[in-house]
Amino acid sequence: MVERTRFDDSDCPVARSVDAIGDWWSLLIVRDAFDGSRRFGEFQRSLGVAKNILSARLRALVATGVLDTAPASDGSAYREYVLTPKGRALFPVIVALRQWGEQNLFAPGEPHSTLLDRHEGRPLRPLEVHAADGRRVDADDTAVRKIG
Amino acid sequence: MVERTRFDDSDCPVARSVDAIGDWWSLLIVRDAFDGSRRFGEFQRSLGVAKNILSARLRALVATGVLDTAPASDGSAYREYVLTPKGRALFPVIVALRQWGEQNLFAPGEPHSTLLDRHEGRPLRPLEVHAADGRRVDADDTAVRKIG
DNA sequence: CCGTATCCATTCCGATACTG
DNA sequence: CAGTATCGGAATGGATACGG
Repeated sequence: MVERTRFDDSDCPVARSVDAIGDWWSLLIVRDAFDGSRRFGEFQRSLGVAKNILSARLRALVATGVLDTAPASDGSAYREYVLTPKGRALFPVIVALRQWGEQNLFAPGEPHSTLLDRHEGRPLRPLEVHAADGRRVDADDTAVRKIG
Repeated sequence: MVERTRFDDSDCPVARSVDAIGDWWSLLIVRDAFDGSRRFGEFQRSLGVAKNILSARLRALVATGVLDTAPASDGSAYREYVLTPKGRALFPVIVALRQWGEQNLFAPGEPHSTLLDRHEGRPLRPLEVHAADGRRVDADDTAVRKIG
């Protein structure tokens, strides 16, 4: 029997993350959740994904603890999907992907949606990676310590 | 004819990034590239992926400008795959995924590979999202401005 | 409006054999 | 070592019909 390679027991956190999120649809669901989507129909309209796919992805995200369900706040009989703390911790991942896309995948002047700070109404500062002592580092300044 | 949904013309940078990277294999290839892998065989051993898949993913990453090929530095007849500046700009994405995995997908005390600062030999500081004026923000402090 | 169930074409991926 | 070619099974995802 052939099965898709899983990474859920890898010792690399990147691989586990990839495995836990599941697929790109799931990541876009999380993006929409950060953007305020809560209802099945909101996700569906925003993503244009088939309902069965969306249903399966939402269930998987709930199963892995990224989303949780809650009674609909408008009093209707349905559920809402809200980010858990674990899901909210994905914020830097989404921001990193967004900033990379903005800087590398749009022509100069090409319009795109933007994430703004509510207080100032201005775009966010680009993410920076810092060492424990606060020095800014890039990939060359780092090394993976393997285990085992 | 049915075709997988593409996001390469979305106005959302997250969606475009997702589309440009292509799939999870590609992201793990990039991770390995940051970790120093350059040769076909290195990627293959590290990932355990079928060679035809690896070949196709490497070609796609070169096509999108994340990787570039160079003559092998050891003088052999083969190529090396090296990150372009565009590819190196994915560093915060990898770090974000790594940190999320470390904090949410491992049992306490469970061993995992770690990214260390070369200078200090200590783990990196967790990524933080900042507004333009330097204030730290989280998802609730931000809003997406849609275009059009 | 919110999902689930089913169907089916396409795609994907792993194994393997093969070339330089 | 570094890939390419091919194949067959599995899983995906889109459309749609249906039920709560």
